Amino acid sequence: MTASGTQERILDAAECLFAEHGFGDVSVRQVVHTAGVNVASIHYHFGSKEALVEAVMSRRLKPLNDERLRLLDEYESRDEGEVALEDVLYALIAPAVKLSRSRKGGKSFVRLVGRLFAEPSNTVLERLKDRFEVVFIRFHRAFKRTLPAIRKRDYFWRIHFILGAMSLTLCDRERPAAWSEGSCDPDDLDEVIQQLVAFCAAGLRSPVPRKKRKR
Amino acid sequence: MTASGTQERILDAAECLFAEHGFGDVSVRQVVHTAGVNVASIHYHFGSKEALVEAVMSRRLKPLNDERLRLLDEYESRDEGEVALEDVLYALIAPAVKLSRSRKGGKSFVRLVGRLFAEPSNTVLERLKDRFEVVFIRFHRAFKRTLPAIRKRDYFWRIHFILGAMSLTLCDRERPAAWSEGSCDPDDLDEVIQQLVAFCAAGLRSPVPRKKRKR
DNA sequence: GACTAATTGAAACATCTGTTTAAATTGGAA
DNA sequence: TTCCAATTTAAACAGATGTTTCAATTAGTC
Repeated sequence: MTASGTQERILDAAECLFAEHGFGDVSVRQVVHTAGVNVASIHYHFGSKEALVEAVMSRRLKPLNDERLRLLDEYESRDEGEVALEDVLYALIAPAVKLSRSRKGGKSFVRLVGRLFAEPSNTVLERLKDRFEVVFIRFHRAFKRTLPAIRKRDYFWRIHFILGAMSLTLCDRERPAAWSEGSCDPDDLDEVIQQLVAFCAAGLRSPVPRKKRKR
Repeated sequence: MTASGTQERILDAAECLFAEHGFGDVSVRQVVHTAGVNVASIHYHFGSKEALVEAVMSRRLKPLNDERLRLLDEYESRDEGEVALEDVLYALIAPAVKLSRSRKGGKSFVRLVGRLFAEPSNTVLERLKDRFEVVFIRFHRAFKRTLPAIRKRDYFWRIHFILGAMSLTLCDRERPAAWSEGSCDPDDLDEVIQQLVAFCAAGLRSPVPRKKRKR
């Protein structure tokens, strides 16, 4: 039996459309049309539109997070636990940014991940939470080791800011190039990664903000 | 003639619902229902759903950006042009964060702004672009003055990361508190502002990333 | 080739979508 | 009170939505 290309063609089309227009603004009919399959296929293969959304995310999420953990493992075994902050950030950031240049819908998927984080009340994110949790716990340990003196509250605020910077960068390729009149090149992925890593490392290392100043 | 509360009740309901579920996932019928008005009211008062979305944003965007510019003016006149980087960031960030605790839907609106920036292909953002542009140009000048040596490309990448950190922080109040098991208090706005300003200042000041390392 | 299960197809399901109509109601000005 | 415009109402519009049905087709196994 060909577990025929139908499923993948639906996933590819959905991934692309969702990334471009958001989850709620894409109908199953648009998906089946650009996939070139029948309307019923979605419910036959996935059960519902919501399940399709989840399937779209799941397909690439595992490889992405596996690569992150693989890099982290590599650095930790190489440096015997004394991994540089920049390397931890690199392991977190680079796989996502690099996925965005992969041939197949990687570009779309990566924008979807950004979208996922920016849409708080998203049921999809809830369902994928477990998949992220494992990764973040591993990275938390790695970060804590490179920043032993940091206060818990400072650490988590800054991780949140890092996720925000990552999300928008994955979501929106074009804005930096547009604002800078071409000085920023969204296709130079090594540059994007370098910039993100340097920015986040500086933010994580910054001294504790002094007591609230009244304004 | 009562330019009756109807318009404002629609705006309030729409603001709240859009913030919670996104633009595309909220129907005009949900809006009129929670606003307690008739279906036709939206088209009578605003013309279309899209015009309503724009009206929701416009209502609070001008006061927000006015306050940003007012703060920047205040600091520039006080310090005779030698404004500290932290103060420029404060003028950009604090009004948005503070709006998020105002009684009326400010909280919702501020999440909407975050959403706006995270949804790239958004026609609404296109229409509101002018309103943002004036503000950003003013802030660009102020930033450049505090960072005279920065490369154009570094500057715009970092501004992009700052917008990302801001967006997610405005969008999602709860995540830092949840991840940190309560160490981060999303209601302590002075703390949020301090954290964001310190993080972004460190990121902006960080040394130029060294030449690409091959991995 | 015949049987069976997996897959696809066209059509219809009820419900929801944004929008419009036209009649009813309101409230201030004359 | 009369009048007129501004506003609100209920009903309907055409089309899109996610989903289901069931017959037609496909493909692998005996």
